[in-house]
This record gives sequence, C-alpha cells and structure tokens, in this order.
Amino acid sequence: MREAFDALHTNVQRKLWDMRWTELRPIQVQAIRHLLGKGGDCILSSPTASGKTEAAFLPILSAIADDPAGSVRAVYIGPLKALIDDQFRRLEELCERLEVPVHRWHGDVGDGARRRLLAAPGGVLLITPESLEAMFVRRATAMPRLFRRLAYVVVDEMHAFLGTERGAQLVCQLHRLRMRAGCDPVRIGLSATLGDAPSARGWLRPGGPAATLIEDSASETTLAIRVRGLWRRAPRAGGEREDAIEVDTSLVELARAILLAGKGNTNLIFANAKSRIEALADALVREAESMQLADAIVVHHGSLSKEMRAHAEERLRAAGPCSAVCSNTLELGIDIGQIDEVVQVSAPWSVASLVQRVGRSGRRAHARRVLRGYFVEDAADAQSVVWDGLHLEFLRAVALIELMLERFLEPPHLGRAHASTLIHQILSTLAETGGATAAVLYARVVGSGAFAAATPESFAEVLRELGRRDLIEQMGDGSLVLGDRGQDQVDHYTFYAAFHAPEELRVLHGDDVLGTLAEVPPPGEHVIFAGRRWRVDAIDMERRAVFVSPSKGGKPPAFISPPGLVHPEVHRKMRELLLGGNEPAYLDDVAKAILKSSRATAARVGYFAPSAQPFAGGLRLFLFGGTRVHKTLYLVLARAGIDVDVYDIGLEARGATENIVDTLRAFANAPDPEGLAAFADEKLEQRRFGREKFEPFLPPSLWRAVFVREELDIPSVVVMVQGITS
DNA sequence: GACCTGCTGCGGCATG
Repeated sequence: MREAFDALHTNVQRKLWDMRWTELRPIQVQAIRHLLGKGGDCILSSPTASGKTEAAFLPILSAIADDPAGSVRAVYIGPLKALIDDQFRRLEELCERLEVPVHRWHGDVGDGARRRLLAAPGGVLLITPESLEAMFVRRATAMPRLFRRLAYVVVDEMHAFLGTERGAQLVCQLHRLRMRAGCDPVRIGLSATLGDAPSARGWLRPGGPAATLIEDSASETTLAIRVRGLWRRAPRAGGEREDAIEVDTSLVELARAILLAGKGNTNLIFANAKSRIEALADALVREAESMQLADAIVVHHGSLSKEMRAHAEERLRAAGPCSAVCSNTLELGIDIGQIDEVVQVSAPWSVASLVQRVGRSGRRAHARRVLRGYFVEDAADAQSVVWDGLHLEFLRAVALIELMLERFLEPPHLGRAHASTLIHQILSTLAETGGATAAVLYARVVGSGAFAAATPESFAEVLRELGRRDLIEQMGDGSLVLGDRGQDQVDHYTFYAAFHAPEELRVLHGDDVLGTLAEVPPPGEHVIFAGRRWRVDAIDMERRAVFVSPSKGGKPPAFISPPGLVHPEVHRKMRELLLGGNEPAYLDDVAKAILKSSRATAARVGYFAPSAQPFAGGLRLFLFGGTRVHKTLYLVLARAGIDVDVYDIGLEARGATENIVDTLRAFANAPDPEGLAAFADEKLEQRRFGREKFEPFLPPSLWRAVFVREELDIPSVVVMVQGITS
C-alpha cells in the first residue's frame, strides 16, 4: 500500500494530499503495482464507484508527467459523451499540479478545443469511437503527429463494447492506429459489470498475450430496494378543448408517487424508451407544478441537443432538489453531483444495465444506494388476455433484481463475425489511406483480430460484392479505392457510427435547437419533447428541420428501435418466480398482488414447464428460452404463413392448431436453418430483427451463413419443440 | 407492444 503510493509521481502524490485522500483503494494499489511494475495490458474489474478511473490514471499520469508532450500520451475511449465530460472534469482536477494537458473530442466539442489539440498534441485525450473514426476519415494525415508517442489506451465501460458493433470497431481502430502512427500503447480495460471477466482477457488484443486481470470484489455499499406497484385506471378524456389530450390517470398517479417519494432529493429516473421518458417527464412537470413543489424536473437522452443535455447536467450538479428523467445516456460511470436515489420505471433489458443504474446513487462515502422501482399494470381477471395477466414486464424486473442480488451478469457474445462492422472498417480504411491493395486492406482490417471469422476467401468475397455495388473499385494497378457510392457513404456525417440509426430531423424553436426526431407529427399536431409541449408549425424536408412553438397539447413522440435481447437466464428466473411461492421483501402490497396475479394466471393456464397451450384463436407457446430461441421459432412459423407475435417469454400463433403443431414438428424433424435465413433475408423488416448497419452490402450467401450461426439457435429449438409437442 | 448509444464541414451571419 505504502509502496504503491511511493511509486506515484511526486506531484500526483501532492495532489492526493490536497484532495485529502487518506488511503488508496485496493484496485488502485494493484493497478499502480502492475502498471508501474511489469506493465502490459490489463483489465481493472471492480464494483461501481470503487475508483477504477483513478486506478488507471494515477499510474498513467505518473508515468507521463515528466514527458507529457510530443504527441498525445494517453487516450481514454468512452461510450457516452456525458461520461467523457464527467471524466474530463475529474482528470483536469487530478492534473492540476501537473504539466499534463487534458483534451476531449466528441460531437459536442467546439472548434476551439479541437484546434488547441491539433496545434499542440500532448497529454491525455478523451474521445468516443465515432470521433476517432472521423479522425481516420478526415484527418488521417494529422494522426501520426497526434499519436506517435501514444503510450496508453484506456477503454472505459468495457462491457458496453464487448461483443457489440462498437466493440469490433474499437478493436479494429486500435490496430489501425498502430499501423498509422507507429505506436503500440498498453491497453487497459475498465468495467464494473463484466459477465465473464476471464473470457474478456483476450478481447483487448486479439491474438496477442491475454490481458492481466486485476479484480477487486470488495462488497458493495448497502442497497435499499423498494418496488411499488400501481393498478392502471381507465383513461378519461381531457375535455372539450381542441388541444387537450387524453389524460392517462395512471401516469398522473405514477408521477405523483415518484414526486412524493423523491421530493427534496436529487434523483435519476430511468424510463427505458425515449418515448416513455418524454411522457413521464411531461407528467412530472405538471404534477410538480400542481403540488407546488420546488423540485426541478429535467430530461436527458440521446435525441436531445447538447444545450438541452448540458442544462440537465448542470441542474443535477447544482444545489437544490432535482429529478432527471433519462435513458442510458446517464447510465454509465457518471458521477454527477450527489445522486440520492435511482428510480426505475418499468424493466430494463439486462442485469448489467440495472447494476450500472443502481451504481449511480450513493457514490459518496457512507452513503447508501437506493433503488425505487415503479410498475403500472392492468388488473387481470379470468377474462383477461393471458399475456397481460402474466405481467411480463413486472416479472422481468423482479427477475433482474433477484439476479442482481445473486450477482449474476450476462456473459458477452464474443467471437461474432461482425460482418457489418467489417465493411464499415474497409470503407473507413480506404478513406484513411486514399486507396490500398487487398493485401494491405486485409492486414489493416482483418489483421486487427476484431473479425475472428473472416478468412482470406470470405474477405475477397466481401470485396467483390462491394465492387459490384460501386462501393469500391479496382484501379489499373490492382489497388482498391472508394467507388462513387462508397464515397457517398463515407462523406455523410452519419458514417462514423458502426451501429444503425434511423435518419432524424432537427427540431427547432426559433433559434434554439431542441434535438432530433425520426417520426414527426404533421403540421398542426402536437408533440411532447425535451419535457415540454409543442405545436408542429412547419416541416422543411430540404433543410431536414421541424419548426415548433410552445403549446398546451402534446403527445409523446415515437422513436424507431428494435427490441432488446433478453438472456435465457433472465427467462429462467422469471419462470422460477412464477412457480415459486416466496415474495421478495422489497415488494409493496400492490406489487405483491401483481406477483400473485401473475402466478394465478400461470396456474390458470396450467403452465408448469415450457408448453404449447391451445386457445380459441390458435396456440400460445410459453417458452422462457431467451430471445434468440424465440426469434428462431418466430421464423419457423412466419415462414409457413402463420400469423405470429412475440411476447417476451413466448409466442402467440394464430390459426388451426394442427397446422401450427405440424409446422413445428416438421422443422424439429428436419431443421433447415438455411431456409429460415433465406426467408429472413427476403421478408424481414429491419424494425423487427434489427439488422446491422452495413449488412445490406454483404454477399447474400455470407449474410445467411452468419445469420444461421449467430442469430438462430437450432439445437435449443429442436429440444424445445420436442418438449412442447410430445 | 417492445432500448440505447453517436456524428463533419461549411456557408451565412453577427461581433470586436
């Protein structure tokens, strides 16, 4: 412990004295020993608020303090802008006594700050993968100067990248950076929620030595959980006025309950979907007013302008009570002021997400964490639709809380082909280099190890397809350059993100930019946005802008996104909750009644194992097998022309029962995954299954092979069908 | 009935 402190640079030590640190946390001691000792790539894995960022940067700053210039010396890559801004503040403070400059670069960072970095590269740079991508495309010639002496790369919130498009992009970028700037920095990953830390060791540097795993499982602060249930009431009309909207009385009741429990505190309220976030914010603003509460209500999500987000963040940091209704833009790492309580309205998709959200509260010493859950459910009776009577979203939330208490975390989906991101990185590398031979391109992109499934043959096949589609073309000397359509892709500002997002229009009130919307109501209609009510005055498609003015009416906006993946373990726990008789102590009386109602519904349909239950309109499949298995079965039935819906834990197929059962049996007896893939390729809307950004540019045969391998789960489906149809 | 994350350059204008 003492020797770890002694190993730090004198001015880092002085700063710690200034900040009145009395001791180093265990993860910090271990990280200092490792990074200032034998060194090498490492993963720092410890609970939220255990000081991981400092664990990485105390030794990094100590190592570069006497030699901070000549190029950027350390890069920090974060998944969220708000997180980068927060870490920027903390690092600036840490660097106060050092000669180490701290820079940040993301979409909301102004020209001035960018020019300062370009003029005198040095110290630490905080950046998103998307902004780094933009550097490769637009400023490739400056990159050697910027990163020549780069010694460290810190990947924060590593779990947010593992097994995702952005993760493959990031791993490829690190390799490309090495090729471009001749640097080979030590790679350091940070996370509090790695579902499988040992398997993450090989991710930071594929094909290279595995990272050293530095773990500190110090027990978390005490956590108080309270889950409150509310029964939904019938909506009533809002009155005669033209701009009045239907008033959802349960939303009003929900808002009132949240305000009463949280008043006088600083709270984060997670409501999952942007549409729901806006609806709840609107209700909270109105109720706070009618209750004459001084508490501020602010909104924070990714479709709001930087000004709106900055306002919310400032208000949270300021003294005085404040509640922020937010999406996962405030989920990770952020340490904004003193958050007293975390409120979760409806269920998130994963345990990891819940753990991160809970980790936003109680970050000061001796403060406890508080999680309040709220669920509005329809009262069910014997006539109710079974799916409603199971109260699936509520059940999922309780399952996630139970799994969190058992310390379960979803393992990442590693080893994926990431074919969409492969194309992204091919196009980006051609923009970066201005042109390259296939061999060079292979070395730069596939050589990163981010695309484990790519072979020289499949890579060549992808290149040929890109050529056929005018995305790339071959010059006389054999080298490859961007084609017309490839240049169009790369020139558009939406290119830099590896993930798909719908095109959006800017929402303007006078000169103020409120944010962006993909689904805009026609002029004359009303919309709730940024926590306020607006009338749509005009839409200018050419300028891609919507003009709004304040109004009294409004309804929440729609956003387009495919549903998330639920891990089979979460479904297993939901089923266990239905079968078991215990009542978690954190449920209030209504929540207990909701759980009881779920169990009564399950008993009424005789559900005790995965099963197929006939009903008047067809067959209901209660599966609890995880989203991948359900999607596979959805395809089996939809391909046979059967009308089918997915309901979290199962499916509802409509039509003649015999036909449905025969279709399932026929598939189990002779599965043809390729047929399912072909059907998905031809018929499936992007909305339902969420195809990745550049998948439309893949050779169809390759797309289908990847789809079969990664999106379908044939063995599980065969076993399940045999079980439910025997 | 179903999540979210992120994003450049430039022209036009006002200001010192």
